[in-house]
Amino acid sequence: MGSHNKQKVYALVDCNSFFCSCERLFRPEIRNKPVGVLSNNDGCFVSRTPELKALGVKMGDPYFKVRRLCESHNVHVFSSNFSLYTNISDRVMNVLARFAPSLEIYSVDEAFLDLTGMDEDLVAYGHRIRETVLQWTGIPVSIGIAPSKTLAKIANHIGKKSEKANGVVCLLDERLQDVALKRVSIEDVWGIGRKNSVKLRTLGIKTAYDFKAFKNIKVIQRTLTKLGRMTQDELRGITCYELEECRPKKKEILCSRTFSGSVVDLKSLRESVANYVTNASEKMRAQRSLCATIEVYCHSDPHKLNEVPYYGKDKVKLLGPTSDTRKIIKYAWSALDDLFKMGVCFKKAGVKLGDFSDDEVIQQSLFEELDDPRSAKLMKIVDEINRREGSGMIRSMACGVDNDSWKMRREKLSRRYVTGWAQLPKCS
DNA sequence: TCTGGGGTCCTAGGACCC
DNA sequence: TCTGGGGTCCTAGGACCC
Repeated sequence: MGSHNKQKVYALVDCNSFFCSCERLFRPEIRNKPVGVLSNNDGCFVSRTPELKALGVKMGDPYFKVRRLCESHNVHVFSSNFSLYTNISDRVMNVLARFAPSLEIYSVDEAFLDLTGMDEDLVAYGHRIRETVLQWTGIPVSIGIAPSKTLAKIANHIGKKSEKANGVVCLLDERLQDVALKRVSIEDVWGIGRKNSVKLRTLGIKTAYDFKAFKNIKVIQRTLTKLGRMTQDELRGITCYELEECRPKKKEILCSRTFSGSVVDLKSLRESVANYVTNASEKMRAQRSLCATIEVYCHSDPHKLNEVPYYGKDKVKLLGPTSDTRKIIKYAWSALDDLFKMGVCFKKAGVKLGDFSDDEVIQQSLFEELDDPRSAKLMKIVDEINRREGSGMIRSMACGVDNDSWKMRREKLSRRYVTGWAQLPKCS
């Protein structure tokens, strides 16, 4: 064993009840009150404070089912306000970047820090990170430190629950790891979802420790695939997932929405799809990609048991890659026209762009059909204007005007505290 | 009345080739 | 009558994550 094989040390920093914490920033009076944030369309809970969890409201609970409970307990409920959350997230990440030579932004509310080789008391260091983030951004975080990402997740999980830990748990010692793993049930292990935990339980595996100690690799491979084996190794302190500092380009980009009402006419369906295409292709151009396949789907309400369910899906392969919104709308619409059925109450539609190539390396001769070079220029100008003036300033007529039949519901939206001049909080 | 959205990875199985 | 086998590529579907 050479010295180059020294143990990795990762810290997972995770914002507590992130969306709720963002909403609380500008509403200090709800600091110790139950708060929840709803998914798009005000559908179900996607973020809850401990006070709301204590009332028995679960992740993913549909709002309408717990509305009475929320009202009677004065729960502060918000529609999701993603421009606010991404803005706050950027601030948190900027603070975290000061504490490690490299960090991976894993999601809007989580980051892995590489603390390998750091000559410090790591628990004290964790507390310093925590205090700084809280002081500079107002967001409370929890920190788990361990030799693998999966163990760091578990350390973090325990840090959130344990009073004594006060938000920071370090699991570098194997005996400590084992004590911790025995307290974590199998479904709470990162990478083991609902289905897989049921399978593991039939094998007698109830805790993270049971899984770590399970010897029959073939059974794990067969039931959980390669990923299950990697998770098992990670629990044993073997690093399988490295820190990914540069996020790779997306391999596909999708955009879909559930409608607030239901849509029965082709015109509205087409408008919604044109909007999703506009959104997705803007993101695609931002990462400098061109797509060669376009998928479109639309379906009825799966929750309506008295209706015959309808699912329509189609995939279009282009003769040459493109990033031209107009062209993508055209193809998406022609697919959609075939999917549309009279008499169906459509509840959701979406598009997926895929089969990406880089926009710099277009080998002319390879493709049968190439974009007019003026198209890329036009798209670039449109993107620039929309970035400056607000998205949707310039858009295709295909996106429609003043048609709300397919739009989202967002009745409990907080103000644009940080992204609109008109709604900046006032200081008195 | 009312149940989100955006991603990744892996495997099995079919098509095709020699 | 007898009807191979191995490799590769692609896709759909399922599982997971936040």
